[in-house]
Amino acid sequence: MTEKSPCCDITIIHEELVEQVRQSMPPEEALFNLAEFFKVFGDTTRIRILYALFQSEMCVCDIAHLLGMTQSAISHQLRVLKGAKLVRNRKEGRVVYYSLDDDHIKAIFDQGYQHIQEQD
Amino acid sequence: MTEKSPCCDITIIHEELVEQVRQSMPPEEALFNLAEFFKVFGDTTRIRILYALFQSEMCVCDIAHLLGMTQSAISHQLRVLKGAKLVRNRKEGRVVYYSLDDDHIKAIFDQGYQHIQEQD
DNA sequence: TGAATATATGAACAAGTATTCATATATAGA
DNA sequence: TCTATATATGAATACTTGTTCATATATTCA
Repeated sequence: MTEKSPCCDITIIHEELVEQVRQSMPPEEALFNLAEFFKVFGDTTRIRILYALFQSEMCVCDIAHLLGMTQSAISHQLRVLKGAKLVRNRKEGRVVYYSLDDDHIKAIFDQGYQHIQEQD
Repeated sequence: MTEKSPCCDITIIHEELVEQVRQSMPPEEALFNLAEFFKVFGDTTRIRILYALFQSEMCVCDIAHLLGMTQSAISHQLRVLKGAKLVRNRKEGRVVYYSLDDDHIKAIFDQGYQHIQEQD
């Protein structure tokens, strides 16, 4: 298993292993999409918006006030969240209400939270 | 519940609701840490590394070859993953073997995957 | 129709980040 | 000790991205 040979610039250390792992890798596109998906969670503003929406649907103004940010900033981020199919909206006159559109969000958050708390 | 009043520049639409949600929000630091945690998953290279390590521990060279990237690029990313406590390493001579250091990773990935596949 | 306002959006800017390149460190073997 | 090599790392660069600012759109109400 561990056939050592010149490495890094030309050859491989564990050639069989690499080939074996290569074949078990999901398609590039799937991994790319997965990274794009998690990228959406990788921003404090968006995390805060999602946590707010755990409690209740809210309009853009409400969220902006809650987070102490401009309406524009929130609107831009809601666009990202909607693009990722994490929130949906509902229009009532001039007011647009946003709410969660995914059952996995809470589960994903909880997993992340657990990881963080397991560290000293 | 829906007391409408001038909005956005000065006042709030649903003042009670906002106050209520505000009190249920986790502390800022926790949300920040959570975003930082997910940020680590938000990169294709790191996702690919983690998927590779699902199969087996691997040395830096192996990973670089597997992904068709330079040793330096992989090393930099492994540093990020280690900083997030997602991988650990073990040294054997000159060779450093990396492996997963977290049980939640697979669960988190699966949740993300499910979300993505539920979209047409 | 005209004024007020809730939201959306394009462009610009600043801040963050992934990769590359050059090089340093550390270990094995001669 | 000297060479080879596996990995780490700092600096520079190119690219991405979050926010702001100005403005457009859409809807309500007079």
